[in-house]
Amino acid sequence: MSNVYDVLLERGYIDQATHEEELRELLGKEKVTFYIGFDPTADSLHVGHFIQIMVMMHMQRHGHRPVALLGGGTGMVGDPSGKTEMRKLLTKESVEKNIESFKKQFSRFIDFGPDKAIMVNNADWLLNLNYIDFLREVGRHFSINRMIAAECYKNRLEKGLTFLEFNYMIMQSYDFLELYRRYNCKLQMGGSDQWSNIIGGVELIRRIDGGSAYGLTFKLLTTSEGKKMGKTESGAVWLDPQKTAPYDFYQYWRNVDDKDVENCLALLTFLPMEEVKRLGSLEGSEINKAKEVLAYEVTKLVHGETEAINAQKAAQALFGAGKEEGSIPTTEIEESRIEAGIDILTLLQEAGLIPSKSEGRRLIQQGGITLAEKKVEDFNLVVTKEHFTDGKLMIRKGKKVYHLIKLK
RNA sequence: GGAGGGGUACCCAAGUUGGCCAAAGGGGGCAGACUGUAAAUCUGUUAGCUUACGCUUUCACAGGUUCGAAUCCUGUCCCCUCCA
Repeated sequence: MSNVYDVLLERGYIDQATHEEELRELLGKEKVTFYIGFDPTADSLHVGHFIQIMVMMHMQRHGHRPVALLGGGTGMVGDPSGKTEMRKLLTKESVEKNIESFKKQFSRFIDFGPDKAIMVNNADWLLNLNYIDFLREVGRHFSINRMIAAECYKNRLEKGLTFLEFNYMIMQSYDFLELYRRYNCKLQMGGSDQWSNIIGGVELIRRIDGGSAYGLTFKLLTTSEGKKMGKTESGAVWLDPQKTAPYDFYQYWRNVDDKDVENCLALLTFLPMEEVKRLGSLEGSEINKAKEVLAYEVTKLVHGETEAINAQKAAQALFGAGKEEGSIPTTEIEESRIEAGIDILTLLQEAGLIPSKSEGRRLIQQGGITLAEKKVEDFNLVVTKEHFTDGKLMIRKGKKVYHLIKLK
């Protein structure tokens, strides 16, 4: 079997590694236990996490053992790395709630069978630490001078950094030590913004236990212009289908910039690299095919094949010539309400297409709303049963936001 | 604890001799044109309610002065810098 290090390198995941040669050798000769930490900052994972999960999957497929570390303890503090401002402190309840959601989502991607992978929560060891003991055992190995020189704090040193957050790095380093001791976990991976935190752990293990540990970071998922991907106007692109519908998820990837297609295919799908390169080199409108493949494959990984097919059918029907409907975002309306007539603005609002009626008026005035392929001219329009065909009405907002209204 | 600076719409940021401020400008978003469900570009738009005249809430928070306050006064909270 090929060395997973080479695979990760070829697909473009790797940003920095602590000991490239040694690490590559290690991964080639033994089953390595490694970990990636996830702080429960929200009630669902998002695509930024997904790239980390992809790496875990690659590693597991190559016989290594992932540890998914949930940050029930570190989440109580909040990582300042690369942030410009302090995050809002999460309540204990929301941390716990978020942890539960993360757990469920992980199980979709990683096989947590016996000896296959481990899921742990650092609250188990962080929450009950004794302050003085901790300072004496762990704190003495950290140099403030070095810490404040770290790139990830640069912003915060200008804008202000609290002692609370400053401890984050030490906690994360301690996590690594703990996992090293418990599970012989020798490798920590994470996004490139985690570099300082990771080295902290590698050095701590060397200093306290004299052990050798490794660190590896991945490139963050960014566009060719360096902007973070996975963000939309309405927030992050979530893995939870309740928060980001599979159709919308599909559309997000269907609409990536031409220049980002190849990179996304390499990072977010398991397609062989020859295929990734072939698709990435398509020119002009041909590249739309590559985008379809990308959208389909990523949706399949995250939501399963059925949802991926439905989303693809829906997209093809709406944008192409197809007839199938698939899974377009839908709102159901009581038939009696339509019989009485319902004004277009209210309807749009209930479908979640507009945040306010003012916005709706604006949209209609600018010609942005289409009902069953007929442009709406007047925002006083009352929608009645006549607008429906077979109990359905297709609303289009702008060029590519479709929403179906169904009678019930 | 002392001295100074600051908190303005999604973000950055003007505005502080009181009315012309729902608040410049930029970014971002949304929509229109172009197109390939791309990018770039151009145009419009971007607090809420209203067909509209207009009305309501908004410039950290709570009060006050005034015919009228983002702008003046008082108190409170928060942030930054320097000093201790």
